[in-house]
Amino acid sequence: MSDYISSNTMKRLPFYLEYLLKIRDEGIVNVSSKAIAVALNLGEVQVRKDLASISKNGRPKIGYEINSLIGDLQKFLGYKDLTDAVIFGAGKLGTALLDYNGFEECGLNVLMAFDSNPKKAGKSDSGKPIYTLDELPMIAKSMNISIAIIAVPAQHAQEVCDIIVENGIKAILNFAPVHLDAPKDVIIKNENLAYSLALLSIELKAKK
Amino acid sequence: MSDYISSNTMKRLPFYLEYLLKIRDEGIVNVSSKAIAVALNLGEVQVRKDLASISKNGRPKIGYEINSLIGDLQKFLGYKDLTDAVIFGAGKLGTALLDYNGFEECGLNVLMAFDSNPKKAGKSDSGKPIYTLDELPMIAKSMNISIAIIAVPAQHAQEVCDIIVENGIKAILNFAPVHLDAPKDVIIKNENLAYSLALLSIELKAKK
DNA sequence: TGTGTTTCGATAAAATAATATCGATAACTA
DNA sequence: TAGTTATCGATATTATTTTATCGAAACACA
Repeated sequence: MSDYISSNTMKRLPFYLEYLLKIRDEGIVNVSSKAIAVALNLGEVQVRKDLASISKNGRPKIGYEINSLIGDLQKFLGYKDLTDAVIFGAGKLGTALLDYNGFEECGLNVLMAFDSNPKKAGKSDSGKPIYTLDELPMIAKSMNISIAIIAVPAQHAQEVCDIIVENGIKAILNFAPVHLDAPKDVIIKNENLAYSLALLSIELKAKK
Repeated sequence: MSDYISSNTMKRLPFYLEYLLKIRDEGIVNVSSKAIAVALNLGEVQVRKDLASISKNGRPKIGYEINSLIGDLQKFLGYKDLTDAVIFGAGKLGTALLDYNGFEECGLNVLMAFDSNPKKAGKSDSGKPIYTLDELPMIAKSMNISIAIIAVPAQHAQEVCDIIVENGIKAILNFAPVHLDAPKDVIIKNENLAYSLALLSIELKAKK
């Protein structure tokens, strides 16, 4: 167990977890770094290094004990103590995220959405509440929202970002295709769907 | 103009473009690497290196000419010749992507969706067609689909992936939270929304 | 025309990440 | 029990990415 974990390593950890869960279902109890490497298309040394940073030793000839590895991964990834998140923008993407059921197993509790349009207020398909934007200050005060997800059109993203920051939320996942300005102590992650696709298209062209 | 461009650089390029478009609207015609660096929170040397890889020289004391820089970025990012993409899965996320209007400006033409459930077939809100999955072979034969977007539940993702590969599509953007197996010549990019959020939550916890 | 300032590109250095090598250890087998 | 093999962790090497340094080019202004 080392102290610092690189962001590249962190990005790979969920894939280890997913793979381990899958093969545990198949009844496997021990797994070698080589097997993981082959399955996920990684170097086996890289796998060992990644795992060493969050879990205890594997055993020569045997490999790693799946259950404890899964436990350590879940613990590190925080898939136990839930973090609260809210969504801004109750359009297609916003409601898709609101009703997406894959967050819980990653330790995330997506609670509600906000939209500036009062007509959108009410409940989502899965029954989660949608509030108007001006209800945010009150709600933010009464509960501890850790993460904001921006799913509004680009032209309103900065505006919404400012409101989020004003209400003391310190982490933002931004789906709008614009660069957001915020104080340095606010963590912003950009998740631009169009850019991801565009990069894929560039890679594809480069390969030909 | 160098030959190889790192993927990290590629990820930054869309942000340069977005920023340049914004300040061009404000009437600016020349910009220095320093100004860009400050605006986007990057190192100015890094900005110069990134730009050098896709555009021609800036001029000392003046900086870069915005218009030609924008042109080079758009050209490199392929935002001119459109690439065709289709979506698999016409649930919330799938239809959100189908009706999302930010792809065109990134050179992507999201044409249609496929769903195994015939009840979903028809038209999306924005009028794009939704077909049943068994219509894919015919359609794939008659047109050149470059990119597939997987937006189906995790348990069906591999199955759909196999079908996509069988139909000759060589690039996949995968939104399902599973690792997909595919031949090596197929490019797969994983875009797992829950993991992105989880990473944000981990960073947040680490900061405290 | 000459001097100062800004900004560039190129090269060098430092930091980070990925990969290869190798001795050690634990299990299996004869 | 001794030898063989699979697998690990640690260390070393290589590759990649970021950051720093510095001379030169272009403009401003005396």
